[in-house]
Amino acid sequence: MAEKVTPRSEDYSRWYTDVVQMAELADYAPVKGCMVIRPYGYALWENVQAGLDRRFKETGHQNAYFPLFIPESFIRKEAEHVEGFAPELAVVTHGGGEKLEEPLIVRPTSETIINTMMAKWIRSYRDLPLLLNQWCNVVRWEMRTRLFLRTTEFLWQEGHTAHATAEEAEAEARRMLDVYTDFALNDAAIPVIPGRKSDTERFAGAVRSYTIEAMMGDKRALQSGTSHFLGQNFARAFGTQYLDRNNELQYVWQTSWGVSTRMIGAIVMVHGDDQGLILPPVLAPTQVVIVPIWRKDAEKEAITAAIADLRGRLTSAGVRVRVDDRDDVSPGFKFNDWEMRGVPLRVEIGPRDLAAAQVTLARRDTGEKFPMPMADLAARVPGLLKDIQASLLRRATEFRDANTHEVSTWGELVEAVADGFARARWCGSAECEAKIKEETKATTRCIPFEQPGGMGKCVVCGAEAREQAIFARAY
RNA sequence: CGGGGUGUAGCGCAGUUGGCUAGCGCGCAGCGUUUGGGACGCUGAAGUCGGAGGUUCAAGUCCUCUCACCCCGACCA
Repeated sequence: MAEKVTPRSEDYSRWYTDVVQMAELADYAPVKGCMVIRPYGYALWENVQAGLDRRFKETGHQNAYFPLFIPESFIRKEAEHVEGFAPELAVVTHGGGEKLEEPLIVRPTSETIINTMMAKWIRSYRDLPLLLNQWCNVVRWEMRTRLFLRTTEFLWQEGHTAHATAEEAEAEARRMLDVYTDFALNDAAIPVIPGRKSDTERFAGAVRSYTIEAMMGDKRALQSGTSHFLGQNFARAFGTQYLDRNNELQYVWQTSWGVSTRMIGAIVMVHGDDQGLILPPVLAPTQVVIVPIWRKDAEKEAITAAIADLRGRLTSAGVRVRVDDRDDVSPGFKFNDWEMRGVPLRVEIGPRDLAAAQVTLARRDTGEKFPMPMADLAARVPGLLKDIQASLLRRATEFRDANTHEVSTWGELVEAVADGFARARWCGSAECEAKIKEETKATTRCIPFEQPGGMGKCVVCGAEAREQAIFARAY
């Protein structure tokens, strides 16, 4: 813990893995591509879960749990789905010492098994809409992995819903993307760009995919959440049908949507600096850390008493406080330690503070240090945390905007995606998209909902183009 | 799968033309002194040198094979 991270300017990806490990968010597991989420990282994930789960409940969803194992044949039922996932499946062939009659897939996502159950549960239009979510792990055998951003096994939530009409399902897919956008902005302080995925970037089995795209500290894009309108693709493959008001058999219309532990990677890369993590107060496991400073035993006693009082008052004010009472490390060590862990606000109390009936505060986001009367602390900390939350979002938004360029020529596009996001008119053809990817390594991140309107020319082929898309190099 | 790199104490590393009890820093344990930006002293514990085979009087060091992991690309939440 007593080391420094690689500076971002020197090697961004090394900085990232340094921070994740030194802040004790995660560690490499003995199995290739897998990670151990450590208590501090898991506490952060729990706060992400809480923020999302509350929103899911508010929008009428219920949690359930479906099995880890999926019969191999289920995956084959939806043509595009199997094609998309086959290369990255983990397959169980033996159980209890015997070869299995049918191999089991370790779920890469649960559309197939959930549809199997929905087909059983849904009989009537009165059973709709069915709004389910599950928190679970999934496995995708990726070639190259990175802590949180892409691991063989990862944690996520996957929402799965069934509706009577296409319009309703479409609205649900959009609504859940709005939920993700709201979470990203207000909880994670990440200014995401919500939009539609291009056809080539669409989820395997979906009619339309929506995404929130975020800009990381190295100006690359990270897909941070997706929501899919599945149409009737899975319903037809699995026979998920209901009787409508006219006693006619209909296939349901469906959605699925997910956010994963990748969100933690986004938080690290959007806010962190060369000192380590900077956590948005809403999600920070510890919002305020109190560091006592003393020389003599008499001072220690008085300071300990003052801290007990402050801790109680801050806790009552709804603040997540932690007192660092370790006596085997110096205050300076603790300052660096908690900065590495991204705690938004530090409270120092030493003999000088005590004499002046004040504490010394240090903001993690700005590095600013200032005194505050002890009596005011509990009343003012919640406001300070709000301010830090807002300033993180503002800073990230300014960074994103400063590195996003609206371009209209090929030359401008190439230049823009080399070091940021490009916003350009695109005719919608896969050929133009492929050309951009081949020649610049940038991919179509999304077609933002927010559009300038009117018509323009495709940045690649010059054909009439109604919409703009975001192009960028992505994780 | 292609390219690059690394395997020696928990972590980071050194180890000469092969040479006898394999070192250093950090961390860890004990004791003492310390504490306002990563404290210090003393003492101590900790290693089948990734694995297998070979060459040799002698292998961490040379040879062959092998395994694992990390980083960079193509694929992906």
